[in-house]
Amino acid sequence: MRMYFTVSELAKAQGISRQTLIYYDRIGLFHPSYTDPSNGYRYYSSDQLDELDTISMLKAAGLSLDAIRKELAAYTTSSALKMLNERISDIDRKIAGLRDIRARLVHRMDSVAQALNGRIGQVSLARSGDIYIFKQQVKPPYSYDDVSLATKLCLTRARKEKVSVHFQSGAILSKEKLLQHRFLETDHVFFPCDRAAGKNCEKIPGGLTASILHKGEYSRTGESYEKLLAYIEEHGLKLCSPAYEFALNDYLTTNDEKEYITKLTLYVEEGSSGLD
Amino acid sequence: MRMYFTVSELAKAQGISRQTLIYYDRIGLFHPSYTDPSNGYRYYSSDQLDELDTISMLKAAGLSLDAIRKELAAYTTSSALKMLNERISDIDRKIAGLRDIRARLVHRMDSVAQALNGRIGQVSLARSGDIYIFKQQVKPPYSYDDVSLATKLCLTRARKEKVSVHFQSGAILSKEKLLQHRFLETDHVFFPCDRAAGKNCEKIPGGLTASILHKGEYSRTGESYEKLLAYIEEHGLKLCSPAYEFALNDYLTTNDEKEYITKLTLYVEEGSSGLD
DNA sequence: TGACCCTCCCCTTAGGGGAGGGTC
DNA sequence: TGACCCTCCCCTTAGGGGAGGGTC
Repeated sequence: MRMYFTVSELAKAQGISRQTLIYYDRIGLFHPSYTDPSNGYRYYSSDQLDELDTISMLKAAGLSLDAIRKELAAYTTSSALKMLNERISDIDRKIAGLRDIRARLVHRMDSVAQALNGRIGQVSLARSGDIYIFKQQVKPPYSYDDVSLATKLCLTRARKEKVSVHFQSGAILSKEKLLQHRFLETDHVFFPCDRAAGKNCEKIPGGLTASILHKGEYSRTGESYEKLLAYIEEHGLKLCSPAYEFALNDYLTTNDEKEYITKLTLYVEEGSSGLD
Repeated sequence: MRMYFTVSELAKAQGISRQTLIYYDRIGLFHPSYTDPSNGYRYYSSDQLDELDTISMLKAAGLSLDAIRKELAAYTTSSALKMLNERISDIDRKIAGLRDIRARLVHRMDSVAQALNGRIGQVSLARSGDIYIFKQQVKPPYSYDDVSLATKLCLTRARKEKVSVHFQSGAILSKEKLLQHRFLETDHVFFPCDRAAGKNCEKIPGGLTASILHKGEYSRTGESYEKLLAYIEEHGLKLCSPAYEFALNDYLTTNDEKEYITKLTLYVEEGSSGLD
């Protein structure tokens, strides 16, 4: 003595909507065991209850309805095991992807926080650890457009080479240009990345750094660079690297150029000045 | 001196498709800085390059295009920080969800593996640890339909109460019914869950168990129960629980009822038989 | 001329939300 | 009669893939 359910009854028992059952009927995934030909009413029998649970497990596992239909067409223990294995791998990939984007967002938040908490326009000395960057040459004449384009190219290359870079662009100003006070002619751009990002990334070894936070338009970093250079000279430090510029806050996290904050960093050594 | 890009040029630089740029223009997310009124050609200027990166970051963070448009309409450092925070929480929720479903799929695979590796029809004694179940009464007359319905109800209740149960149904046959050989009249169904699932779950304390793997149709578990009872009697064991039935392999992982494998478990004590 | 651009227009997932009309 | 059922039909995301026709 079988029991029969109408759409609404079954939907309620299953905890899904009527629309869903109607839709499954229409796409051929799950038909009622009997459809009254005179009025189209759907009647589901109790021995169909189990199948709906199977569908719901496969859906929870991430299969599309179409894939579920195909899977169920020839569903054996071994095909099910194979499918479960694939689902688990797929979930692992998704989790890895989410972790990755999460780390990048957190890094961005940290940068912005560092920018907001830092003292603008004041030089500070610090020991920094090794950092890793994924970099790209800028084409002459090193105009703002050239830098922008190089930044884009750097990002698309990173994507292609599967290097997960941080949401933070940077630029490198050669020692020569720096000393010539041609502060806008950065000849490389880069994106910091985790050490794990590996092979195609360049390591900048840790060391003593002199840094200043520049606030406002990028085009006026010169004013901050002057302070930085003056500080180095005053303290008898020796410049031993190009200048690294880290965009701690920029268009990625504000529309207002006056809020931009860029960290300008030079690696130095104590001792005689390297400015002459 | 600004540079201009056509759709294809910009698409290539950004590493996205032309369609995407045309679509963004159409929905008002990202317009070209100039559109030739005579032929509709789109021209993007170099100072638009940055914005596209911002859009791409927000998209990667999981915002919808509509949400991105609203976000960018008034984009300040503080609104950006707030949004990033929300995105990270959202990602955490997604990761937690994926981990949960992953654990359930792995548990299912383990069950099936256990079923396939086990020796069918042979009684084995084992010490089992504590297990946790989420359970539901079956309504009389305990027909197969009643059991199915109770199973559904149990699942929907688990979902409502946010108890993450395993993909493995089970049933409980009271000691009384067992001894009366009314093997199909299970009066409870359940789903095992992790201890973490908590409060509404019942604990079945670990102990000595006698189990048998029943292969094939569920309606014939009686044959296996007879063996199990005979074993207990022969070995002078004392029955001290109802019978627990675990569906190790069932409709969730095969279409073929002959492949079903159910583990029938009784908790026992050494000493005088409890069968009389 | 060949490569590029444009505007429709149809298509995809998994249903949600009715309107309009019949049925238990 | 009230609650329930049915069949359309339009709508949503983020574009992909053309067809048909103009443009640098």
